[in-house]
Amino acid sequence: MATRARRTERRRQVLSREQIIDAAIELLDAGGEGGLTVRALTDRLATGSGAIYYHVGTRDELLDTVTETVVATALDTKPAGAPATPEDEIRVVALGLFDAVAVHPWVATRLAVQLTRNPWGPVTVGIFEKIGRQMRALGVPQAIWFVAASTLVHYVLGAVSQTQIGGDTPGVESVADRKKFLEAASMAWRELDPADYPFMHAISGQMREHDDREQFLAGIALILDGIANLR
Amino acid sequence: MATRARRTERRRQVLSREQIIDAAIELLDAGGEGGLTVRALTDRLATGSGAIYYHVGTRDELLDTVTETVVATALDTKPAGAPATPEDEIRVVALGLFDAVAVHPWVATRLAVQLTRNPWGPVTVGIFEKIGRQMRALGVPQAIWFVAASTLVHYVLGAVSQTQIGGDTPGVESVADRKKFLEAASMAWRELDPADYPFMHAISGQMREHDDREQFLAGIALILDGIANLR
DNA sequence: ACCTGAACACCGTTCAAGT
DNA sequence: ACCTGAACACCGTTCAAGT
Repeated sequence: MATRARRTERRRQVLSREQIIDAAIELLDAGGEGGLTVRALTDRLATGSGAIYYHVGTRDELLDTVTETVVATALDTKPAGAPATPEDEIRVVALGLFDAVAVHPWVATRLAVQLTRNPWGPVTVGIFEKIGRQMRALGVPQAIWFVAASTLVHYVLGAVSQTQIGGDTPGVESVADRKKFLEAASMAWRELDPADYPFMHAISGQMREHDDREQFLAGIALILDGIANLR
Repeated sequence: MATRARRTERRRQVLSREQIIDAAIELLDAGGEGGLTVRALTDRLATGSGAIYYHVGTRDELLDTVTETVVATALDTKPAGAPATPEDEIRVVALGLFDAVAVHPWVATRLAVQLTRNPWGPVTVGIFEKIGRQMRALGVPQAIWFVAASTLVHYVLGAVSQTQIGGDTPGVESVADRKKFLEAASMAWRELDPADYPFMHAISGQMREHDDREQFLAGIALILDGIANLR
């Protein structure tokens, strides 16, 4: 095996935007949002900080770019199947996001940040478009397209964020931790004063055995039902 | 006017947890999440950094505490009126959050962060409880309480975040800026390729003249309709 | 118990300089 | 055009020391 020991020579355009994005995603997957530092990036890519700024701008811009990349990939992934119903199309988009957040938990937080900081940026628009497009096929009157699509999008984003514990939740790293976490939450609700928290008390049982994915789909079904009823 | 020039003498328990929280809220209102630094806090309160940590812990913990405070206040504010229908109660909660975020825009981001980082913490539970409690009165079958309440909560949180532009959006500070921002977004959608973005293109018109609060309430009405239909 | 503030480790970002 | 890396300003947090 030839020696790999090169002196720190100048590299000429071996660093690309895509390389930086890939490295950033790896760092985020490994260490959450705190895991992405300019220094960690330059170490991993064996380059200087200036090179990062030259290619992808600010750390914050990189974070946006990287979120866009993950979301766009999730939205573009089509299941190789027969032409689906509009309901199915919506489910595909929703589950695509669900799965993307499952492998890249930091996306949940960033999605939320984007929603508030850049409410009509590419990420939000991409999701809105994919889901909203089905309104016509569903026979929803155009006057309520916006509201119907908003409901779906917000539910999906919210549910995806809340479901994917473990990404940024400190102390929750494994699936076992996750289960423990949910059981602890369920227990905590049961111990709440039923006079003050009748609802949380009542649903504490459902939390223990429920399947996330199933629950998620049930929520979508409920909204689709509601929309169907208004058309 | 007597001289205020005291030497930097020790103060004895003049600093309280509440004072720090109040000061933090002021800093956040003035400068967004970036405006809250430990140093800015110690300057404003004329104290040392250790005192902050002694009373409220970490900056991140303070951020959580402060969000809890604002949300709890919003949830506790009752309109002095007659006993309301369950639908009205839900609207009161939703609008309470809407208004709280309007005056404290940074709450939108923090609400989202809490949803992903501490999905069943006091803030989320508080909101869930207030809204979920109405499910029984609405006659919703208990089997779908969780899903029905989730839909409402996620819609409210998402809509509130996306509606309140100006809080953390750089370059958007005044109401006029906000209007310009929305018009620019609307224009941008119109310029999108209708082949790629038929939906955004179709609803771009609705964005210009719509009233946020009205739209927000329309969304809630839609979900309540959907829920009513399932009971 | 409550507070001080210097010290520490670690950030993101810039920019003159190199090729 | 692309990259380097020292330098800068500014963070959050700790902790020995004071009262």
